Amino acid sequence: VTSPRAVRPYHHGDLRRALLAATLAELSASGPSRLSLREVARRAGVSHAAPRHHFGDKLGLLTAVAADGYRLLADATSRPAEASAPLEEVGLSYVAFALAHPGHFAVMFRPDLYNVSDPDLARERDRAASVLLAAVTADLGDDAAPDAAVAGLIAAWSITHGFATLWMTGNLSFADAADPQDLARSAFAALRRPPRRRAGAREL
Amino acid sequence: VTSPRAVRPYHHGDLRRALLAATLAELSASGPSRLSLREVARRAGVSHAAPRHHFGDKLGLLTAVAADGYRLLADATSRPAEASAPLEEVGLSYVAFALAHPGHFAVMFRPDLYNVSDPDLARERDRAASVLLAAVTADLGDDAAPDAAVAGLIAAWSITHGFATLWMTGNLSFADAADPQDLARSAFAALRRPPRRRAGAREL
DNA sequence: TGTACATCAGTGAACGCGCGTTCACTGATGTAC
DNA sequence: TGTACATCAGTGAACGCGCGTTCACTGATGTAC
Repeated sequence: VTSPRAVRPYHHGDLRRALLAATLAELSASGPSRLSLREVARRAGVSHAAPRHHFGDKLGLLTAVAADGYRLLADATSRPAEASAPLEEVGLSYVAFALAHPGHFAVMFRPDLYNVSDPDLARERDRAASVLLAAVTADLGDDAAPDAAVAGLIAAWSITHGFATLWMTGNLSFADAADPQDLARSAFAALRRPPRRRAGAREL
Repeated sequence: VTSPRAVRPYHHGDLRRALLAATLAELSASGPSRLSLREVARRAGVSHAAPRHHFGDKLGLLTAVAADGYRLLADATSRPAEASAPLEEVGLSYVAFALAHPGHFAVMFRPDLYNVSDPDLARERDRAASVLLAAVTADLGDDAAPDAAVAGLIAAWSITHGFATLWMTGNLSFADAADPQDLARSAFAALRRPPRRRAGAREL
């Protein structure tokens, strides 16, 4: 009351952004299972009823997180894609995104946690998908069949997503790698070889 | 009291197994976030305090689930591996395991949910890992460097695990495939090609 | 075959807790005049 | 420049709920003799 600097102002000013930041901090610390609106509000230093004004409810908050995540992912992957870098580089940028934004990553691929038909979210998700598809198509060459493009997209997405997931859950600690990007690079390279024929092995 | 068949017997007989089954049903229905001991007990038709005798607490229950899962995974992947089938077949058996046991799969790769140093669990997990490593080593040939084996293992594990995860979270529905195994097969095949050189693209 | 007794397996009431959501409210801001 | 008023943003108390865990208990089983 006496010193205006000492009291917290009634209006936060940028609470929506602050709540999102608190949510992401919570998510990367404890994962989506343990996330609670009250803890988020506590972290942001506001009343536990405050998030309601900005996100409606818990689903709304996580929908905003997911939409934000897809926006960041599309941005991150389109950088190498637009520079016509090899497909591997696009994959590495995907891995880099996951490592840099574990909170987003933990929510984005759990559609049960948010409103999948949110327009903003759907737009960014489709944008991210089309960046990846374009990179795969470019890798295959323009004469590739659509079936091959789908198979290639799924293959590229699987290895990239799988690596990111396994690394982040601590399942690759046996490799004892200092830099996950280096490890991903060597793993991506390892798969670009034709299968070895073995005596007695039946072919697919 | 009058009719012995009409009353539930005080002793269940095989409650440990029944609780595990109820847990897996719950897990594949709602995922690990929503799992509650009380709901598991309800599903098994026993008092909510009954699980205590068999698993101690919630962590104990999920540790048993994870150990069971690694046992099943090691069994499933060692079948094609021991028959000297191509690496792809080992990957497909991994995918088949995930699809057949979504409850186990949802827990196994979330080490925060269970006791990672449980001896039984550690044994089965290591067994599953060594099956996969042996399959990769066989695929590479005996003259391969250890580094290459690690890279190959991570690559194979990533694409396999990534595919299973993406499929099960509904992220591959765009491919509109009736059989995930067929889709996985085509994706695995797609990655066994050398990268295409493109004009203006810098190499890795 | 019977009996005593230890052990095991499951019960049901009770505990304290944190949660999401609702609600009437109040402080602050912006706009019309 | 001032004033009235609508709107916005955040508060804090309260609600009902399901949860994990504890506890003294009881029914059932198995074993020793």
